[in-house]
Amino acid sequence: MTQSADTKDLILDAAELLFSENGVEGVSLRALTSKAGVNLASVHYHFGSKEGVALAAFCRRVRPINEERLELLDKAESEGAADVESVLTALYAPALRLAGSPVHGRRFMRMCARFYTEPGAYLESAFTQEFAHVITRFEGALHRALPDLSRLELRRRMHFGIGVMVHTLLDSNRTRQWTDDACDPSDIGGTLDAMVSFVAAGFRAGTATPAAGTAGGAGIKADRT
Amino acid sequence: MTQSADTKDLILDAAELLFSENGVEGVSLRALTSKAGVNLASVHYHFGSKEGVALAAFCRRVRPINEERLELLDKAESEGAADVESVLTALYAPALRLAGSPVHGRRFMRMCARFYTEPGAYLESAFTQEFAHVITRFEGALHRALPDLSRLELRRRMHFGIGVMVHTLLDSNRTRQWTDDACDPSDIGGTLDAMVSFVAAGFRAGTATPAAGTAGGAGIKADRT
DNA sequence: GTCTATATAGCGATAGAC
DNA sequence: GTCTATCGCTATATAGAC
Repeated sequence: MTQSADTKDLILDAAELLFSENGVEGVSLRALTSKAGVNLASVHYHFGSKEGVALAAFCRRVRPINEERLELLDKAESEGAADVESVLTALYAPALRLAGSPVHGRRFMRMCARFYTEPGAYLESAFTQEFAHVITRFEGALHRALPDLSRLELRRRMHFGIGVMVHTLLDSNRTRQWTDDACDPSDIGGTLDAMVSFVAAGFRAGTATPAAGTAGGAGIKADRT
Repeated sequence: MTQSADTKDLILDAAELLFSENGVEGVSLRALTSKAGVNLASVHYHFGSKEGVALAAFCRRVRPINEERLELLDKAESEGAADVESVLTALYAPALRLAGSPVHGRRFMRMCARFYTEPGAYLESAFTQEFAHVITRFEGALHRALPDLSRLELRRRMHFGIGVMVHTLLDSNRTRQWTDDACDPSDIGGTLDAMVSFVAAGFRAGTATPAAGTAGGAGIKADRT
């Protein structure tokens, strides 16, 4: 006993499962602790509140992803200015790899979708807070890669590029039905390549910035699991 | 009396409001009828069940949009093969216009986001059912505009293009915060132009299909203050 | 039928023994 | 760190007056 690390993870695992299915409001702490096999009071001891659990469950997966993103971007820019494809790969690859994980990936993405639509300002500020510096960092890199774009246009296109990513990550079954199973979400490498070349072309639309050859060559070594 | 049309709309208006804020499960029929100012039993008379209300509230807004989409696409193709920009405009413009409506637009999009993450197979099949023929029709048009793309690649890119749209439509406040209010959602024309040129370039990535100049003003007319 | 009062049940959160 | 016991609160349901 006294395995506090275990207890925390047990709670977070159960939270990820239950929140993804029922939302935060749809899960009582009693259901949560019973599922996790821990005592009711341990939630407040470790996380302070139910909101604290939701936040911790969110950050547990998002933080490593964002750290990896920044590492990849640093690496891409260390050898000089990075092209659009490299920047986008640094942004997309870590998240795509997690989403491809059959158990936690889907569950986590679904939980995020829940968080996104539930009321409660604390979740909103968590999203903002966790991504603010990542956005800033990537905006700088993209600006360097696409100096012709105005600030407004750059941000607009980042918005679109994020939309592509979010929709791909959240795509559980619906879009697969629409597309007749043509898009296989488990094909991470292929999906990543397609996303990067699609969005890179969108970023370059109407600019004089030359495309970096063909999409595949732009340092896209999709790390498949 | 016997204002059945009014009663139906009163219920649907209240449903849109309450469902968007609390989800379907979070709204009791009593709360719904009380908000609408109608009798409890009228829900079952007009819609059969609570699910029926959700479905009707969804279809009420989606059907006209999809009809307008098909009309616009028909018109674009009546004068010969439509280019990518025209097809995308037909797809995006009607939805964007609704989302720009300050009252019902935001409320409806939020309700959709709720529906999307709530359990319940009936909502899932409603999404699929309402969009299936639209997707098919637009896929055909895009295939004609981009004959070089394989079926798999076309669908993948449609998926991305839909992601851009969905993310833009749902973007209530979050992305505005990320982008420091640079992207003004109420600037429908500018948003539409930017979306169309971004996604059209993505569709053309790696193909020999020539870009349609700066079609339909969809070039980079970036900054309108 | 309608309305108010009360009972019940479940919730998140806390205190204090161990 | 864990656990039992309990707090105060809010919804819902029921009962009974009118």
